[in-house]
Amino acid sequence: MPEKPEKAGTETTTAAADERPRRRQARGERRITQLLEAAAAVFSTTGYTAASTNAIAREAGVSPGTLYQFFPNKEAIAIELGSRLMHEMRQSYDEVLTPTDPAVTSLEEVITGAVDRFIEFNGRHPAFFALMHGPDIPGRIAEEHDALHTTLVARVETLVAPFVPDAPAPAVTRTARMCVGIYKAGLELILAHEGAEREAYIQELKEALLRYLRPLAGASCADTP
Amino acid sequence: MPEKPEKAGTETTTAAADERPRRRQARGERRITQLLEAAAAVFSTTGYTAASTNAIAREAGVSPGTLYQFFPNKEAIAIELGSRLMHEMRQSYDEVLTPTDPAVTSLEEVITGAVDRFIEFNGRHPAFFALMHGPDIPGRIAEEHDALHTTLVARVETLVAPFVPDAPAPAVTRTARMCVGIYKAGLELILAHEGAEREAYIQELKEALLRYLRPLAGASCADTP
DNA sequence: CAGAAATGCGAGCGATCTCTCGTGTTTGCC
DNA sequence: GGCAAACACGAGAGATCGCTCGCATTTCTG
Repeated sequence: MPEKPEKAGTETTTAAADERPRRRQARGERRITQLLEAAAAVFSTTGYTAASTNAIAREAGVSPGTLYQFFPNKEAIAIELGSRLMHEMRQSYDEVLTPTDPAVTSLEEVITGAVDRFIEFNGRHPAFFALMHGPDIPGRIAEEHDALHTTLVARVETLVAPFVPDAPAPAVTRTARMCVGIYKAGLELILAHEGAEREAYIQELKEALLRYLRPLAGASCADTP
Repeated sequence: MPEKPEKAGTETTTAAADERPRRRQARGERRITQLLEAAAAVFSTTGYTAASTNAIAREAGVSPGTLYQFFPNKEAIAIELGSRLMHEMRQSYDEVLTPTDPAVTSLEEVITGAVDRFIEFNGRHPAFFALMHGPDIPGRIAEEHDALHTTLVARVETLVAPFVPDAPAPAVTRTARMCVGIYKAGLELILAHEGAEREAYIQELKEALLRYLRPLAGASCADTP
């Protein structure tokens, strides 16, 4: 949430330089989520840079001035949206993406579960893909965006690590980054197709990840049942 | 090249609707390549949408008006640049990326050669990556851009096909698309690092492609020397 | 209920960008 | 040399966009 009240307390004269404590009313909170939903819709269809703040306000059914009552600038909208998506993804994760014991859960199961979850998440929040995949995103956001990406990689690292117990940390990071990259590439293909073809690409992505990771697990050849 | 003379011939009154045959002088041709080089520099640093035509003209050391003497609009610059890069890539290809006989050239060699070539090409022409990877590219270019991408996929198909003789065509296409996707993902990682780390990512990309493709070749397990 | 603060509006400012136009200069051709 | 076309310039028209400001309305608080 952008600038919470903070319960300013003994802030007599202060001149806090930047933020006056703004007491949001219930109506304001509603407007914020409403604006973020509109922003998500616009971002996912036009991308970040091409999305105009006026268009976001129009999509939300409010005036441009109202938008700027809640967000200091266009960047802040994307950052806050990314933050909320990240938060939601984390809890959409934790059910499936917690580190597992290789003896209990096979690599194949882990990949299938993770990929299915990610795809479903991206289906529900197309804006996430737009923000992650955005090379059109100007400087300042990149930091927040990197935090997003870094968190993602870290998650994949913890997922992959149990399967490669005898690998140095940098190698695990490289592997995790590569996995995320392969996933993004696969997702792009998946989103570009529909129906049976889409299912085929989903399967193809899982296969690609499986073949990429399996040799690391030390398991040699005997794997097919 | 944008609108060649065409040697208009018996074009009396015509009203050709769009293009008057423009006789380029040697100076004009030089300006065009000069402008395209400037555009490549600007595109690769700022991306397409963020690149202003004035900035391209300034980079080329000419006035904005001069730029529009040779290109009808900003899109045309990107399209022509993409076309020339594609052309150059094709001939940078053909030495290494012609279909090979699996009995003579191993999959590993093919992958190593192709990846090395692609990386070197992207190093010489950073704008290519910017144009290919551009989700910020507005509608009309997408078509030309798709042609670029499609050609690339077709090339990879012919490369992969000899190694999977017993696969239906759609499956080969999916595999080729996935390869291109994996390559783009790997390239992004490679470009984000330097020195030894970069080399490690190059190796990682080759490994990823190799592991992805090897199982298709029917070769089971005995491959390590 | 009264005052303050939060919310809401929308015209429009200033900056930027694409592209045009009138004019002047250079080049090719007879 | 002389003419027409190609080339070059740069101010600025026209449009868009991010964002502001003055003012009206709603909500909260004492």
